[in-house]
Amino acid sequence: MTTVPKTDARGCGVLNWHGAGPDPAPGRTNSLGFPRAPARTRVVVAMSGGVDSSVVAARLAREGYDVVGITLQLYDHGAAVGRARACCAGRDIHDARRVAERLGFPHYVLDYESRFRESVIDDFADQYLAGATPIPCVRCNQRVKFRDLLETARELGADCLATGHYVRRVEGRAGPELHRAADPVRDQSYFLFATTAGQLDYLRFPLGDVASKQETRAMAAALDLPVAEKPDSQDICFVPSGNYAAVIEKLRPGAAEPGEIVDLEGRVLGRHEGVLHYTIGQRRGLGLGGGPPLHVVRLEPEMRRVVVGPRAALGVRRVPLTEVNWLGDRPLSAAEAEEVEVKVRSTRPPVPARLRALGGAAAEVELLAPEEGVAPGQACVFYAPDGSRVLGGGWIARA
RNA sequence: GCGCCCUUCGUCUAGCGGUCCAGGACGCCGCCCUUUCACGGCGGAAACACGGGUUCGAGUCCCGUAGGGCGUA
Repeated sequence: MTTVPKTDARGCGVLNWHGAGPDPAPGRTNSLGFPRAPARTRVVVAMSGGVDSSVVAARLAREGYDVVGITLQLYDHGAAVGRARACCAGRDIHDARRVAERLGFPHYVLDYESRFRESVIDDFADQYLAGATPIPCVRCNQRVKFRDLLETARELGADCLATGHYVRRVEGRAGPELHRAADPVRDQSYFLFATTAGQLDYLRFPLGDVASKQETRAMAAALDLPVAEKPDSQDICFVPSGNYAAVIEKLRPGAAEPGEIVDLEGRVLGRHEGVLHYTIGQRRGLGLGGGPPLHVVRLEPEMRRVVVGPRAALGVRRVPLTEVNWLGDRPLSAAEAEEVEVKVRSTRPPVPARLRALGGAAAEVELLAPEEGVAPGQACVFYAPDGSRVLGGGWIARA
């Protein structure tokens, strides 16, 4: 058992938490919801090497939990760019390890490169080539972190798996519910819509109640974590320079084929270097000047065509969905439409809609007012009309 | 091969002798936003076809030399 030095509590709640004391009073639970002392609760923390998951791990360790930090080796930057192994590929892993060392809990690095490639990267490339716009972050949560890593955590005898996501898990009448984060600007529920009820049962998101990222950083600083000042990550993790098209070209040589840019009437307005460079709603990158701004209205990969039109042509009311994950209390009815709010893109505010099951995992969303930029491959995430609850979501299919 | 009309930033154009070291829109570039791709916001670079005149002064008037639209052989 490692002794942790007392730190000056600078208005930071985490430091006032109870340490590894006795079991909670009968009927009470510890901060992770288990009716026993933190020391007898094992929690695996998925550590990316960033501030958020580092704070989660450190907090839980400070509270006295039996923390096991795990960092996944998901890709090799050098390979992604086509060069020899890059020296900095292990930077995040190194950062996570330092946090674990500082707090004195075990930390493991698991080689998930092949699973990540099969579950996330291949899908990413294939979807772009099919004219869709994938969200690799969701696939990674769905198929790697919350499936493979979660299974590993169980094998390690952990009671739960904790992550640094900004989303809340709330104990409801019918079991755990998924809710938006307390901080609306930081909320990551859009990226977690595919979390199943079974996964949710085992997961914990300690940062869901944090008021802001600033608060998280303050906690990191108070805990003296080496990553306290580390910049937020952005872009796709396995796309180093932000040039995702170049990565796809490497993965699927010759698959990106040039074609025509046409208007809604089929008139040729220009040429492009492959439909994989575009997503519906996109304006920049078309190179078509002279008239009013034009947006990508549709992608026709089989014709290698990018169809463009004025912004007014972007409105969509009916959104077909596949692989729907429903997190409501009662089953999704095929008979009557469910009143929900939906987000069709991660940074857009939720809008009112009706959701109807179509059998299997398919469904259709009818937006009460048209939304722009509805792109196959993106997620349509459901929210309860009043409140913060996440009701699941589905993948947008081709109309 | 005679008569009349055009020639401005990459593109579409504003400009009707000094207020134009040329304005706008779209495009392009950068930044911000953003654990997807985008949207969006902010900022930046970028042009008077060329040569002569007339004027204190020309993108703006006149004359030539290079590219488009109607009449006459």
